[in-house]
Amino acid sequence: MTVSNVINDHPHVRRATREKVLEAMARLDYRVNAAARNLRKGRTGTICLAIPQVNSPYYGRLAATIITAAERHNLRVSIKQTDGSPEKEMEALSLSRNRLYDGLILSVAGMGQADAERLKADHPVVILGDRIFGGPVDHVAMPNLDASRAATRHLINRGCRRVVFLCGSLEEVDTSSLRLAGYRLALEDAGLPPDPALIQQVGGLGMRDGAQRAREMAESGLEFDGVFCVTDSLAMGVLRGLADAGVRAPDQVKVIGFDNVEESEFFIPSLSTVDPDHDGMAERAVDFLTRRIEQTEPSTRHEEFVGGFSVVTRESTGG
Amino acid sequence: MTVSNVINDHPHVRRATREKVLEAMARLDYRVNAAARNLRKGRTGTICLAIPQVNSPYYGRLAATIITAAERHNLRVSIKQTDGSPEKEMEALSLSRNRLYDGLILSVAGMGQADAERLKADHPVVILGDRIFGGPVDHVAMPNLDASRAATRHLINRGCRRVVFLCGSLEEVDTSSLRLAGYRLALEDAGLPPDPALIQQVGGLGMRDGAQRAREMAESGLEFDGVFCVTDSLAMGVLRGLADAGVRAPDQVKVIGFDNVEESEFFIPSLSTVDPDHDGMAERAVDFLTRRIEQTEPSTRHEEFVGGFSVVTRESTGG
DNA sequence: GTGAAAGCGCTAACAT
DNA sequence: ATGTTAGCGCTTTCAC
Repeated sequence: MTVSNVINDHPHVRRATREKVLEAMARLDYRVNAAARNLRKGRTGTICLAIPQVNSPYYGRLAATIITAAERHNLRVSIKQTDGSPEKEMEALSLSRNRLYDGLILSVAGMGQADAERLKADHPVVILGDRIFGGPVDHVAMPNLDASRAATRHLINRGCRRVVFLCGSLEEVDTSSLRLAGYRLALEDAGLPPDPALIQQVGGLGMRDGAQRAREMAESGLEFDGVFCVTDSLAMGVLRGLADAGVRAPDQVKVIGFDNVEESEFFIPSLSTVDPDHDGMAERAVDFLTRRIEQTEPSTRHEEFVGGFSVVTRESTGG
Repeated sequence: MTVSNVINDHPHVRRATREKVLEAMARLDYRVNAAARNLRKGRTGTICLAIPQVNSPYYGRLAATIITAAERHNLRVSIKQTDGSPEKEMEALSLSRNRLYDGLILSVAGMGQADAERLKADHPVVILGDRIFGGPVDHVAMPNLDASRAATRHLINRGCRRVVFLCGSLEEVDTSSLRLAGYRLALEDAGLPPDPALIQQVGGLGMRDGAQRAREMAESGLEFDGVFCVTDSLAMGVLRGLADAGVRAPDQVKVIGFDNVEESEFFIPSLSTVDPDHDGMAERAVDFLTRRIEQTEPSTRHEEFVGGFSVVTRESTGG
């Protein structure tokens, strides 16, 4: 029908005809059926973002940035919460392959390097995060090593000699283990001896975990004058836990986090932290994905992008 | 084809046939095409959640709860960020009417009571929030009046006599104005005189706004010994601003917020607040929506649900 | 500049 | 228990 031409703003429609059509559409309260259009076009105009949870300062920010970036490419975003479970991550993958989505941005937390092959498919996928490197897909990663090294150095430069590394579970390759490597390098750079007692693992990466562990460390008599936490949530929890235990930050113990979450600026004391280039990474991820969506020939070249970062100095490390 | 019966687990398929089909599917790496299924079924299995932003403690939590609740109904959730602009809210509405979504949960921040009629359509919509009452759709609202009254009373019971009400812009009907009414009632209940100087409006509802206004109030010489903030973000900002100005909370000024955001428990001092029944409200919203989606006859009866709440006492009002 | 025909991949309804 | 037919509403192609 000519109707279709009108709807899609095709040029070769006479003015009078166009207006007649528009009038009829208005009169009948006509709406294009998106499902039919999707079927015909083989595109849905929607991508899926799979993240462990929306409701965390870090992933919330990630989601917001990605939605905004996707909008610029005229893509909508459907969010799937995976809780960091490999099953749900695979589920997101399979929904996307079912052409429910034009592509998938998967922030891996559950799947490991071993699952890399399962990502292989002729369907656009971008991996976000620190668990699958060199996989058969494009990948956007944090500057883990360099940033952790810089954060630890920051504490050392401020006089810390016994720096705790507070992290989640350490697998072969993941956020915590990559950051641990940076921490170790910084100690080495400064000629400080590593001490296994200073490497503290907790079950989760939330404020509650940080608060509890900080209290335990203070009460156990562990000697430490600095804490590098792998997330800001953990770090804010630590500040809270230290306060509970009567330890003053930054006088007695200096604390630095990672993520530069909005809250960190307003916490008391305000939190020094690593500020990764969230926006740049999110944009790059959407960019990689749209490029894959648009490309017709499958290619075996896969992109890897590591974001930039800066260290933000605030009260928790002495201003 | 029998294939369809296999895929959809229809009962009348012989075991051998089913397995032959499954084998062939595996061999060909067959995937059902979701777009075609959507077209045929007239359902997409996806609902849209339109909120101002995902990246805020409050809306993030709302989004998380709704996604989880929707999952239980086998619905996926696509998120649209509206920035609180009426245009984008209308856009979400129209995408949903285009049958891109089975229904819409719209957290209104931009549209006002005047736009209520535009919601009228034969398509499932649930309104969340404090701006459109008695509209032609189901509605889930906060217990604004009662909860604000209780929060203000809490401060008064703890000895406050000059309680600031800190809010965003006051329109005819919105979160701030509804909560203001509760605040006024509590003052009246206690026989305290209202003072216009104690009603403080700020541009946004974030931590930055709260911090800045708190510093201004402290420096201006305004006399006050309590602050009721319409959001926790605002309240945490106030705590920060008071600290900057050298005012001790809760000794000199007590502060209470609204939302019981995760961070409030760990802030220093931890924040007393109103805990609305977020989960209950989110579930009810999804519930209303699925009921509309399933119903065949259009009905003119529209549901209204007001959530429950409790007051959480923490350090910022003296423990 | 307009319209007719075909088909995207699926499933509901109806044979067999 | 399996196969056949038809059609969801759109857009692409091609004829006029």
